[in-house]
Amino acid sequence: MLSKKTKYGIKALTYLAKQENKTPVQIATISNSENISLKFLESILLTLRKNGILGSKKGKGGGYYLLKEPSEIPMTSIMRILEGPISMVPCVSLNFYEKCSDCPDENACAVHNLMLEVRDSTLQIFRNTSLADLCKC
Amino acid sequence: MLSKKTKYGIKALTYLAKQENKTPVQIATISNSENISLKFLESILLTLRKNGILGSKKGKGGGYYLLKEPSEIPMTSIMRILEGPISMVPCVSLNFYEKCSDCPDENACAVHNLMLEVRDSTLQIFRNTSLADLCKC
DNA sequence: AATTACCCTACTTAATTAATAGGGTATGCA
DNA sequence: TGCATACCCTATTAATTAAGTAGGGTAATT
Repeated sequence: MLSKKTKYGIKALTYLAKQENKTPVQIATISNSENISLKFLESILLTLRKNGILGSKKGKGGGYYLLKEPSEIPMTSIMRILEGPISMVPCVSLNFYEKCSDCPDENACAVHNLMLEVRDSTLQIFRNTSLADLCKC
Repeated sequence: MLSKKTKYGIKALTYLAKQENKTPVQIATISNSENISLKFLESILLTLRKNGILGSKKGKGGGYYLLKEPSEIPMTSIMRILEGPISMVPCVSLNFYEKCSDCPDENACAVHNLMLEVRDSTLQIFRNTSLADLCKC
């Protein structure tokens, strides 16, 4: 299941991507518009800033803004930052690989091979979708 | 993330599907062979029996066995029984649909539409994969 | 009748999620 | 300089779920 953190994060990013100009948007503005708990959203945006997706400006007139063009931000980045691994099992993860403690042979594991297929198809979607595509809804 | 419950369940089903004859297999046998906690596996197999995937026989020489041919058991069934919804958000689920509490308009929701795509591609894999396919590894 | 092996309920521990609370700090403007 | 704005950071908490563990009950077979 997708966490609320990721869901809210995507909604906030979409909100920012829809802004015409690139002036910073306050957390409270996004929070109100998207029905997201302010404090929770604060921590999500902070994570996105620390991971190079957002920039921020303090003081009056401050807020958050996108560092890149929406079309230059793939969903793979956003998902990995907010949700973590894209794969359903660590043993098929590209960025978060871990060996299974049970399971002597990965290549002979039915679960492994099935989940590899699922990861590939999901990854293809996320790679081919940018933040700009999400705004077309 | 895939739960251990589902992972173990798939492994156990694969084990049963690989049996030449259809004589019941004891829980302990599967537990030893696949490195699964016996008591945990017990509850998983019970779930599969209650959902029409497995049959069981009590007493000496008893155990669990598949009720259908492996090729007749699609991964969609197994996943829904063990893991629950295939989709990452309830609002795109076919069998476990729930409306989002935030989100006034589903069709205008970026998360919704993205996750719809992901669900479709995942579903396609699960629909086209049967237990028999898993045994080919 | 005894053994085998499934059946069922309840409990526990750990981890994660989704917040909530409360204050700290940098920035810009008057 | 000083004040308001708005980001920054840490800690705590309640609820839920995952992953087992414990212990006994019951049905079927030999």
